[in-house]
Amino acid sequence: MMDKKVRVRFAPSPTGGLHLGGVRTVLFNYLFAKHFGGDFILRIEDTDQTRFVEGAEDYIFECLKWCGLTPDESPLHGGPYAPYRQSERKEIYRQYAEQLLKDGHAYYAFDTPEELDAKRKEIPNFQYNHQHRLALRNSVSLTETETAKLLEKNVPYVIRIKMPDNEEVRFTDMIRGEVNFHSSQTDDKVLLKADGMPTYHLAVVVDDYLMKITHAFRGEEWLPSAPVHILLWKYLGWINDMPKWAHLPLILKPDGNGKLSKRDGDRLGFPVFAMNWTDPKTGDPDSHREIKGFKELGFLPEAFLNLLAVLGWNDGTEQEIYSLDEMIEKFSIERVHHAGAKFDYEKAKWFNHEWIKRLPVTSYQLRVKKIFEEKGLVITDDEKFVKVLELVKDRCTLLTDFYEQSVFFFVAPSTIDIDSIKPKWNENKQMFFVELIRAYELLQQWQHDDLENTFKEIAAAHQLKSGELMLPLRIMLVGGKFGPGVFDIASVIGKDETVKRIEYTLGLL
RNA sequence: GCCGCGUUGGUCAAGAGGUUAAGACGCCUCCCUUUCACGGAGGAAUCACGGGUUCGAGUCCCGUACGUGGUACCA
Repeated sequence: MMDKKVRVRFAPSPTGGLHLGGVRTVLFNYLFAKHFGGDFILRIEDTDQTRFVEGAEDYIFECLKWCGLTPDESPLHGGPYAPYRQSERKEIYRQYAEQLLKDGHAYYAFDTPEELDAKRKEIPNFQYNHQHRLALRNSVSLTETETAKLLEKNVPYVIRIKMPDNEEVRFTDMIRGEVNFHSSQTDDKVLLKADGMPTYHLAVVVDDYLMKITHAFRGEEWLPSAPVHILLWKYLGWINDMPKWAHLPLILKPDGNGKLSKRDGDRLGFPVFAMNWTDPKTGDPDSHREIKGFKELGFLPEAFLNLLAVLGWNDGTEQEIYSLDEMIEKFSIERVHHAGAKFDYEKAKWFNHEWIKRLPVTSYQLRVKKIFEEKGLVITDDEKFVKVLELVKDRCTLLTDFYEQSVFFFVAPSTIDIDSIKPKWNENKQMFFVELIRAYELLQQWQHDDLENTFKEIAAAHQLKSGELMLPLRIMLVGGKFGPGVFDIASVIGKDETVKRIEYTLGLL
């Protein structure tokens, strides 16, 4: 059991759309926190002013809202540890950087980016570390007075961590167990940049401490820099408050090599973002195009979360379909897989199909209605609409599929697959349909069974098997060989429309 | 290159020394349905490789290969 209240955070930088991996990181954080009755904090890591993208932060909130993963604290929702935007906490970080400086765990470095680039070119495998530190321009290699002079002259500087040259850094990862790094393998990371902003390394430690984060879950790409963070926790004197770590496996491209990226979506024809995203940056002609999201493509948030959850996690049973509440109940970080998982869009669609089938149509009725409206079909009769949705839901994988699966309930088919009727058409069948129309017009009741019985009686009278007449009827009503039961369709569209459609096709034959 | 992490069918994966190595997606066959789906029944397909340890290894150890991440005043 936990002695402190569980507090986790998701800390995106507002640089673009929220992709699958990001949402899954949110999900796992959220599930863990809620499982233990804890809090989920959203912090915006906007310390890189060169990468700031207009609208990205709002977009992140929109995505979380759609998913139903509401933060307990965030720049939007407020909270006791505000501000939650790192750019607004700038002064806080400096104070801790100075503490590190004072304690000898950090130093000033005056090298310009250009100088460092040159070094990297000149020296193979160059690292700003104990090996090269003394040959560079910093407060370790320079005398105190030289350093003071540079500082006084306002020469731009960064503050770097002074990595020990021979120390074993080990920690326990909740997913991977014991992990070891040698301190000499990591360079002296910049903590505070020349513009006074902290880098991720400093900011994440300071904020996690100040915000009383108990568990830090993040993508596996952070594993190599974990030793820097751990050392920082130690140097700042907070080691006993350090959160427990877990590094989540990556989501990989379906077809091969590497981390899933937004370009893979276009290339392979599936979404990688939660919702549509358009990069507002101009200049790059490629970046202005809208990138499709799961939401707009017709995914249900329930399905989206579900498919993400089981990409790298399972509860050890055969269960695959989980509601958010079930996930919260059953989630455990220890059962998260160690290896990266290739994303499979076919399986993703299967999840959506399952959720469409098991959720009441009324829960997504409004969204489907909007999709119809976008295609120019306005729904006025909600009762009929729900009936239709119920009839066709089994054959819809995406919400957008509802349109073509059910337009014919609302407007007569624009084309009739007449070629599928013609070859087996004859006088007798013609007579049958003429009589069917007459009989249907006289019908008092317009229910499925009445329609079917009448149909069969007349077929028998004409010595025709009803089976060979059902396909023509279907084509007359929907235009082709698809859709739910013919009498279901007829009963929903009503007598006038049914008769009209039969007559229309008869005229074509 | 160096460092880290990983490796069970095409994909997601169960498995914690002894199993006929689950299940799901996808694929194939059949049944249901005189449409298309849904549903049902079957099928093909797997422990990366090499060494150990052990009576016995997918499971433990070592090595190799492969994959992946990091190696920025980006996160």
